[in-house]
Amino acid sequence: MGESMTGLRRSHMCGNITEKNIGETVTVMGWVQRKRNLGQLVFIALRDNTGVVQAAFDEASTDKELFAKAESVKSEYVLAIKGKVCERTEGNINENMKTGHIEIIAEELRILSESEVTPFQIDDSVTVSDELRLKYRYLDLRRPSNFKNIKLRNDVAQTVRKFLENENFLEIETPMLIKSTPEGARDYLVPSRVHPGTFYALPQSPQLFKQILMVSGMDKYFQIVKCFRDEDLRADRQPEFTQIDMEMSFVEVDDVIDVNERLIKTVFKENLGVDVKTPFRRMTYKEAMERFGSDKPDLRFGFELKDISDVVRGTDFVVFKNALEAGGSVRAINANGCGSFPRKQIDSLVEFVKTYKAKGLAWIGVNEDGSLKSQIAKFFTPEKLQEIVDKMEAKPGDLILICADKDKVVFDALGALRCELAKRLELTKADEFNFLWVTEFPMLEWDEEENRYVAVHHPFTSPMDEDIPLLDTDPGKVRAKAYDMVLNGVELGGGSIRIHRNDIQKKMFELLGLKKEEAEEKFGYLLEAFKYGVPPHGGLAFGFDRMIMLMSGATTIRDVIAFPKLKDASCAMSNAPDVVDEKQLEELGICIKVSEEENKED
RNA sequence: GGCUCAGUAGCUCAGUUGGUUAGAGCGCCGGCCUGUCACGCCGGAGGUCGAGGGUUCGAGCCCCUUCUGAGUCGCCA
Repeated sequence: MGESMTGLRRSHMCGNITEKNIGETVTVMGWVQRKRNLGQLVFIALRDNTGVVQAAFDEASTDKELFAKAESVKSEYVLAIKGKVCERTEGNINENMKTGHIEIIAEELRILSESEVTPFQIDDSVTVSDELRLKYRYLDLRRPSNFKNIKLRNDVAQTVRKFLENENFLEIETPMLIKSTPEGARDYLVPSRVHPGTFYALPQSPQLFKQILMVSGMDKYFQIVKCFRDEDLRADRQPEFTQIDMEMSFVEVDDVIDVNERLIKTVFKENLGVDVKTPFRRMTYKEAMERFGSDKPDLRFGFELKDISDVVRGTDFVVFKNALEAGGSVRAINANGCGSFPRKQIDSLVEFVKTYKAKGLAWIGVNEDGSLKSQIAKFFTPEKLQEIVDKMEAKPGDLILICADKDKVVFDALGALRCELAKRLELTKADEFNFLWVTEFPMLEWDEEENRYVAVHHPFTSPMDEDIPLLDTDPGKVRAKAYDMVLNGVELGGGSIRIHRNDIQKKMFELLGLKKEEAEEKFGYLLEAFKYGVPPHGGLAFGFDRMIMLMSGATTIRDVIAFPKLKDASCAMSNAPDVVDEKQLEELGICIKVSEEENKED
């Protein structure tokens, strides 16, 4: 049941009524945040996406019918209220409310729509489980904090469009139904009815199309675009997510970096009022790994890694010895001020690094009197122990944490450990923004399982000019013209200058173990396009959801996506994915293979 | 696929060493109240302690299995 709003027209948004409107007759429409019934006096707090305003109904001065209707109102009813804006008398002012100095003395009330009792209260002060929030996402989104995030997302998108338009970028849509490319992430597949037995894929990114747009002479392209990857979810990974994708012709690394630094500066200034200093700090991949154990280091805190292999080489401690003999390294971080960690706390750090395949963690604590405590003391002479302490520049009250293994394990473990320490010590602030470019990524990585090189970025990433000769002699050492923008330990975006030379592209495919026919089969249309005059070009893609997450202080991208998926990639609200009709499958020529387990149940 | 954490009223949670009838706040329902604003006061309803099995005289609590959610490793060119 609900009344019509015929004859009434919304004149103001709830949150925008101020002292300036005193004396005016206004009409507001929205949801009942709360009703307070004092007997002969009823207050209704009405909410829309601008805020809340209070309407007052006084039994003494309103007609009986109107007052009774006001009394009947419940939470989340949708109302239209018409009345006169009045100044609140002293003592009745609510300083916590934007509209707290005024109220509407109601003259007319219509119940446009009633509401059942909601599964949870629509209030930022109430915490609700993710599952319930997402099942009733439309209620969740009524909460001001969620609206704020969605609004910020809109505002940033508009800033980006305006900025790139000014820089002569064209917003161009690329297809959602494309050819599957079985490199990289798993594709979401879409069956074709017209061509039974064949499939489109949803794009993991518009990569090949945007490069072809450069061949088309579009010069500068951008798109705020959905991308799809059928991989497991994380707090910052959804199966469908949004990129700010761009590509530019006739540019080098510095050109791409420049325009994106200015873009970010504008976005942060206009939407958060934050001044981001440019140019951003730059760091090579090698430096990032050696100093921070990560290609996306969080620079808001220290705890840098140091290589102590040379210090401990030749000592008898078998763990260190084995790691070094296997070609690995011994590295450590100085956890400043953690020397007083109780044993239990240290043990939990040891457990923590095991997640990253480290076999353990050695530690040396420096007591306040300068003496040392360590579970590995017996394996070293006091002089050697002191040498480690000196190398780590550890002072009384510090704790040295040492990891010995293959480089990859050491970097992974210590890189994660320094972040864990910062988390435990609460060293990071969400509103501190520390930007960084990580450059000179390796071009290729040896894949043990497949026994071949795989592209770190993608196979169209250009090598650095001075490393081109290494393609023939030592491909693993070749650095790429690839760059990632990192913010507070999160990979915010990444891109590269692409290969536009035929001979280098050919060599690249060879190194990846792709035969000519395979390359043709997978990327033929791109290679074909490249035959007809391809400009040198490069680009970048931002994770738009991550950007808004960091800007809003959210800890998961779910909080900045209107309708996100649960961890198992399903939609709690609509129950997608779901089975489809036999008829639909028949039309597509698709037959579902029932697993043995399900067979048994039948 | 692995590991960790969680699951008790509509919501968020507490629940001691295994021991009487499982509690709180909010919400909901009823009543009172003319200045509330997270209104207040009085009263009330509401529970398969995620599910199944086991140990025990006795299980919300211990054990096993399983389901659900989250975080993470693998994965994510």
